[in-house]
Amino acid sequence: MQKQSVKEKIIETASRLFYFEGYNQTGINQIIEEAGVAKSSMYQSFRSKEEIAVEYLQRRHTMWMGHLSDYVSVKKSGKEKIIGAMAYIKDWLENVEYRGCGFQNIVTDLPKGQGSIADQVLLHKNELLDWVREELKEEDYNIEEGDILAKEIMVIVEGAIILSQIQKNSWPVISAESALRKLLAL
Amino acid sequence: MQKQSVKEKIIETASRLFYFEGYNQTGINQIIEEAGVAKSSMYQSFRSKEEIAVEYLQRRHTMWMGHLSDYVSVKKSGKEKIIGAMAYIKDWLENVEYRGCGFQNIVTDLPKGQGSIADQVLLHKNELLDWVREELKEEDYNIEEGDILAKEIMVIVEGAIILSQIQKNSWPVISAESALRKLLAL
Amino acid sequence: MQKQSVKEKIIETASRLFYFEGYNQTGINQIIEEAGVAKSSMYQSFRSKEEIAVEYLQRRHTMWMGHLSDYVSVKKSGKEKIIGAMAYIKDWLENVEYRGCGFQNIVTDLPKGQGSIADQVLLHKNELLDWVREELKEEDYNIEEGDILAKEIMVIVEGAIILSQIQKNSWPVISAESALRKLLAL
Amino acid sequence: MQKQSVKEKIIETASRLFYFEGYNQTGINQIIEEAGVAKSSMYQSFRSKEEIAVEYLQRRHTMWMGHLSDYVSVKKSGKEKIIGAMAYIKDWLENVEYRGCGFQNIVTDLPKGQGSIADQVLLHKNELLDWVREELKEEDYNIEEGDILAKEIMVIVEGAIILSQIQKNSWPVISAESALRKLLAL
DNA sequence: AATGAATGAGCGTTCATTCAT
DNA sequence: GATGAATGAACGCTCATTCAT
Repeated sequence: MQKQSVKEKIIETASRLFYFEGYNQTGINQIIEEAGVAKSSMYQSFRSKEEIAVEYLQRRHTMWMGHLSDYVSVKKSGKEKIIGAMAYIKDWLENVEYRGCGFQNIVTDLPKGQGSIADQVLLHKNELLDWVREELKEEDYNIEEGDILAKEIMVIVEGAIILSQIQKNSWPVISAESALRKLLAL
Repeated sequence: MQKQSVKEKIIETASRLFYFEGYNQTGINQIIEEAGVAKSSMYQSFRSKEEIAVEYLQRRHTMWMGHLSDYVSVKKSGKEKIIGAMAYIKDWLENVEYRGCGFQNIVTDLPKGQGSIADQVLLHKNELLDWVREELKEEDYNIEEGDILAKEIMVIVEGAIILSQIQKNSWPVISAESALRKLLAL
Repeated sequence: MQKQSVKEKIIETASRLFYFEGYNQTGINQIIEEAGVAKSSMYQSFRSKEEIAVEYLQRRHTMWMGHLSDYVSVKKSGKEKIIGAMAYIKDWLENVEYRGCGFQNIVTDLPKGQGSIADQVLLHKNELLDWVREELKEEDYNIEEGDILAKEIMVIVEGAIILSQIQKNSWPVISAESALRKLLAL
Repeated sequence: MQKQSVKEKIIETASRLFYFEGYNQTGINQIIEEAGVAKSSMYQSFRSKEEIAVEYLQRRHTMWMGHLSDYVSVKKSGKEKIIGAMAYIKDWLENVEYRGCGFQNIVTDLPKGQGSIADQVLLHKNELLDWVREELKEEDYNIEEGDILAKEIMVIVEGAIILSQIQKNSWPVISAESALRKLLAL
C-alpha cells in the first residue's frame, strides 16, 4: 500500500469517526490522533471541521450510491431494483449495527452556521430521489405519476432507516419493503 | 402566574433549547442563564444533562401525543384519524420551521453512555406505534394484518418527518399522506 | 494577608503581565498559571481576555491618577503641580525601566473588535486632560486660553512618555519639563 | 508593470498589514496569502517575521522622511519647515484614519527577543531628531540651545501623533503646532 | 529561486460537573 | 432548597518555523 497523504488519512479517520461516533462526539483532537497527523497539517488540508464533514459526505454519497447501484445491478426491472434497494439497506444497517444514515445523523444536531453540511445532505437525498425516479421511468408510469410515486418511495426509505436506528432492529426495513410492494403493485 | 420552581424553570428552558437549537448545541450554562437559576440549584434537581434530556423527552411525549389526539378527535374512523395525523404533522412542522422530531434529532448524535435518552426515544416511538395499532383495531383488519400495517404506517410517518426536515419543505408529508391513502385503500 | 479571591489574583497577575510583557505577549495560560487558578475559574470572573484588560486599565487609571495627585500634593500652585507631574513621570518611568504608558502600549496593536479597550484608553487620557485643565483654572488664564494650554500640555506629556520608552532614557521627560516651563512662563 | 520579486511582494504586503492591522495582528499566513507567495519562498527571503519587520521599518523610514522633506521643501526657513511638518503630519494622519506612527505602534507590544525592531525604531526617531536639529541650525540658536529646542520639538511631535491616534482626531496636531509656535517665537 | 508538506506549541474559550457552605 | 466558587479536560483553530525536494 502506498503511503497515504495527510488529507487521505484525515478524511478516512474522520469519516469513520463521524459516522460511527457522531459528528459532535468527534473532536479534532481525536481525528488527528487516530490519523497520526499534526493538527496544523490537518488545517493545511481542511480549513475547518465543517469542511472535513462536507468532504466526508461527498465521499459517502459517491460510495453509497455506487454500492446501491452494484447491489441491485442483477435485478431486471426498475421496480425490482427499488425492492432490491431495501435488501441493500437491510444488509448495510445490520453490518453497521444500526448506526443509521450518515446524512440524517449529521443534519439533526448541527452547530449553527454550518449550512454547507445541510446543503450536502439535501444534495444526497435529492440524488437518491432522482435515482428512484430514473428506475420508475422504465415502468409504465407517466411523468406525473412517476414523480409522485418516487417521493412516496423516498419517504418510506428514509423512514425505514431512521426507525431501524431507533429500534436497533431491521423490522422497519421489512415493513418498508412490504409497503413498497403494495405501492408498486408487486 | 405562580412562581415557578427551579426544576420547572430548567425543564422549560432546556426543552425549548434542546428542541430548537439541538442537544449538543445547548450547554448547561446557556440553560441556567436563560432559566435564571444557579448552576448548583440545577444540579440539585437533575443529576446530569442527560437526566434533563430524559425528562424533556417524557414531557414532549405526553404533550405531543395529547396534541395529536386532540387534533384528530373530530375524525370518525381510525383510518381517518391516521390520515388526520398527517395534517397534524404538517401543521406542526410548518410552525417550527421544519425543526423535525425532537426524538429523532436527539438520538442521532448522542454522547456515549447516555443510553437512557435512546431508551426514551424508543419508548415514544413504540407508544406512537401502539396508537396507530389501536386506531387500526377499529377497522376491518385481523390482528396480524393490523400489526403489519401499523408498522408500515410508522415507517411512513418517520420518513415524512425526517425528510421534511432535510428538505425544509412539507412535500414529504404530502407524499406520506398519499402513500397512506393507498395503503389504507382510501 | 487575607486569602485572595480568584478575581483578585487574576487581575493582579494580568495587570503585571499586560504592563510589563505586553497585552499580545501575555497569554491566558500564562495568566492562570502565574495566578495559580484554573482556567474555567478565570472565565467565571471575566468573560474574555478583553474584559480583563478593561478592568486592568480601570484600576491602572485610578492608581496612576492617585499617585500623581499624591506626588504633587505638596506643590502650591497649579503650574507647579503640572511641572511636578513631570518629576512624577520621570520617577515612574525610571522605576519601570521605561516600560512606558500602559494605555498607550495597549492601544497601538489591538486585536480587532476589542473596542472597549480603546474606549478605556481614551477615557484615561481625557481624565488626565481634565486634571491639567483643573490645575490651570487656579492660574490667570481665561477659559479658552486654559483649554488651549491644557491640550498643549497633554501633547507634551504623551510625547515625553512614548519617547522615553523608545529612547530607554529620561531625557524626553527633561525636555518636556523645559518645554512646559516655557509655555507656562516659569 | 514589471513582475515583482517574491521579496518585493512580501515586503509590500507585510508593510501594509503591519501598519494598518498591527504587527501582532498580522500573521505570516496572511502575508503570504495576500502576497500570493509560498511560505517557503518567503523564508528564503527573510529569516523570520522580525526580519521582515526590520525591512518594513527601514523602508518606512526612508519613505516617510522623503515625504516630509518634499512636503516642507517650499518653506523658506528652518522654523517654517518645522511648523510645516505639523501640517504634513496632520494630512498624513487624516489619510490613514489616525493609525498613528508605525514605529511607535510596533515598539509598544513587541515579542521578547525582537530587539532589532526596537533598534530600528530608535534609529528612525534619532534621524528625525537630527532633521529637526539641522533645520534649527539655520536659525539663530547656538548649538546647545538648538539641541535643547530640538528635543523639545521631538517630544511635541511624538505626543501629537500618539494622542491623535488615541483621540482619533487631529486636535493634538493643532495643539502641537500652537505649542511649537510659542517655543519658536512665531 | 522557489516550492508543497509537515510540525509542536500555543491561542482564547467552553464543556459538564463538584464542592463547601 | 438553594447558592457562589472552583475545577480538569476538551473544544476548534492559528502561530511562526522547518524540512525534503
